[in-house]
Amino acid sequence: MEVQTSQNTADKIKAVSLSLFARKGFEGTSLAEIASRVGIKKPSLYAHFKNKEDIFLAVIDKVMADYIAYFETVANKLVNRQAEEKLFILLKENTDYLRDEELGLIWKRMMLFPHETLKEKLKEKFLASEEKMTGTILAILKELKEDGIIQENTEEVLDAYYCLMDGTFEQVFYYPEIEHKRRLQHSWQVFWKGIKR
Amino acid sequence: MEVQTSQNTADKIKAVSLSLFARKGFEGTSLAEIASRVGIKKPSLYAHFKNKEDIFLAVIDKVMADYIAYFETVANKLVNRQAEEKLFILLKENTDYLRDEELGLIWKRMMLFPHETLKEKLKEKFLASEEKMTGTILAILKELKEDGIIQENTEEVLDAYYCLMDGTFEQVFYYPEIEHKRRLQHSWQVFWKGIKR
DNA sequence: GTCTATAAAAGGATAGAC
DNA sequence: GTCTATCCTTTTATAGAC
Repeated sequence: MEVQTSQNTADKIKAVSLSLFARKGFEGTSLAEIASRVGIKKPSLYAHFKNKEDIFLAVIDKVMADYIAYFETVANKLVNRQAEEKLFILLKENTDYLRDEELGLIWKRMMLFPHETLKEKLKEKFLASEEKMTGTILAILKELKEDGIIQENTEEVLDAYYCLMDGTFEQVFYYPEIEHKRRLQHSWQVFWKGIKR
Repeated sequence: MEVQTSQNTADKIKAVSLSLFARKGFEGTSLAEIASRVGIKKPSLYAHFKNKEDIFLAVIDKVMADYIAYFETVANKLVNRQAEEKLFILLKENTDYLRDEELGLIWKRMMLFPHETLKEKLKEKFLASEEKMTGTILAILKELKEDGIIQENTEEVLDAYYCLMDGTFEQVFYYPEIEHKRRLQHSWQVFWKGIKR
């Protein structure tokens, strides 16, 4: 296994494209600008990718894979923690990860305004990661219920938790980090009081 | 004051453009398609608007004005209601209004992915409507506190309420109406339990 | 105000030399 | 793999007749 000391051209194209697609969207990004930032000429892009859509898909694949890999590391952080902590860490780590501006932006764009021709492909990938998340949350809730810490209505708690997650996710983009942290803390406190026995 | 029996051309352009900008974004929408849907030729657009950006700004102005007008009618619905109800109605009406697909979509696009050159202008308009909202919410919270119904920490409650609002707003776009209604109900219940004394 | 005609630029994509 | 040169299409925008 070779150690990669510097990015090859294809990786550079993906990195540059991620940044541009995130900030300007698919239509708003031109191949000319991608090539220029990579430091090559436009036609050279076609030596690495079939066309513009192909570049976009490669970027998305990487984003998804990275996110799922990240989620695994978070899941590992949860072992040996109190159930209450687990629930909070899951929430916090998720927003921290997506706060990385470009990553969060392209993730958001994908989910909210999927490119028409890629809608199906995106939805499929997205659902897979959502299932994992729900499984992890449900396991924590079960633990909390068995210990008699929270109320019995799992569906209510799950719905409220996802709403909390979506709300904090959305707010990552509006507010500076310090303000967002306060909002997250407050929202979490109210949520926790709301689900306790 | 004349009664407008049918839309004039400028209004038709705005209506058609709203729909297209909402679904395809600024770059994804062409003047050719706007003109075609209005039923005129492309160059005729320039008799009504200076350029593409000008059309976009006119659309946004209308969206903002409509939203603020709607908010006024909601505020009127609140009088003579219990404070708890007021808080819930505000939440529910807001998502109901934004559920209108195109309206919600363009609203979302504006806030999350403002067109680079228009960022400042959009933020300004948006902040005005947000201030009104916060004023209304704070008045309700004051009422609830004076009656000893909710806890004293206003900032915590306000932050959690906005998170709830942002979460339900986001979910309007993911889930069908019936499922969204259930999620809203559950999230509200947990929130309410969380802020009560 | 609407049209035809046309400009001027930018976009994605290919051919072929090196 | 990268380049120059080029193609084709689409896009925004203007000129000028009616």
